[in-house]
Amino acid sequence: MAQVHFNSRDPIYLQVIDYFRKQLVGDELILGEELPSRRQIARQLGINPNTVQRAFSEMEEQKWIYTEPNRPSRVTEDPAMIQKLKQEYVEKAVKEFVASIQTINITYEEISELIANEIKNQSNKNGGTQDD
Amino acid sequence: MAQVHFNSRDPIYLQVIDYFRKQLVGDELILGEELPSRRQIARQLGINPNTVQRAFSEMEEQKWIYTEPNRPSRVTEDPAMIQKLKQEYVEKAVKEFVASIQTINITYEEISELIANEIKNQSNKNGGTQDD
DNA sequence: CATACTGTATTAACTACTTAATACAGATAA
DNA sequence: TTATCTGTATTAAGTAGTTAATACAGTATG
Repeated sequence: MAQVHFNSRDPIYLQVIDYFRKQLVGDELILGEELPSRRQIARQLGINPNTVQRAFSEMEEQKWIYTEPNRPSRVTEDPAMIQKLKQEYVEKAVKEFVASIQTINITYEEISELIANEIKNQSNKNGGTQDD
Repeated sequence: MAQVHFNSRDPIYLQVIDYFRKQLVGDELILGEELPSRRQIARQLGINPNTVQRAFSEMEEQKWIYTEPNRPSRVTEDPAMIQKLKQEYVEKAVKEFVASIQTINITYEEISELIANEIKNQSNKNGGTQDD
């Protein structure tokens, strides 16, 4: 589990959910993979185990994960679930982005260039090491 | 002042600020234009005048607006201020968007198409009442 | 068995935000 | 003048949401 830099504005449990959402849509988790326990994650992130539990509850409700009684939670084994998550993720990003830029007077060409540049920038920041 | 649909997650005063930000970057406010009073806005939005005041305080601090003693606030008269606001607005949108899509495995071409489609969709929603 | 780990439920405490009640100084207009 | 509008400041109370403390039941391992 990598560093997670929490912002102070959004609830932590939502940021934890977002963290796992990214892992899921980024294919960084294997279907059926056993997840660390709530307490373990809490220790590593420096937050309360209940906050992790809150996040896990919602993820379980969304069927991202499943839990057998008194056993560590596991990632869903349904590939369609992940696919749906990816689709929703992209749709939301595109929708919000377009809504944003349509507020101001800017051409599609200008936007395309800004995006292309930003992709270069962010790629450079990673130095080509996409993995953790 | 149009309808503003507040979400229950974010503080109202921040949503009020965002509302004015959009108006500013969208050139919907004229430089130096007189704004409605805090009490008036509060009545129309169904919120407390102090909440509006909170928003206005921050906007004044950011120099989006200015206020002479005991007079209604006015939109900044500095075009560079608006320009800067627009730039920050676009930069933030692009940055967040690229960060989002880089999470998942998707090509630049696919993204471009999704954006183009979404622009069409959102334009249709406006019924073509967009400027030329 | 004992120990240390799971997940879960309940309840309390805390925090940020909002609301509210006032008050005051100055502007504006009848 | 008076009445009503501005913005601003202070203080207190209320509220919702988040986080935290704690306890309990079951599992795994020795």
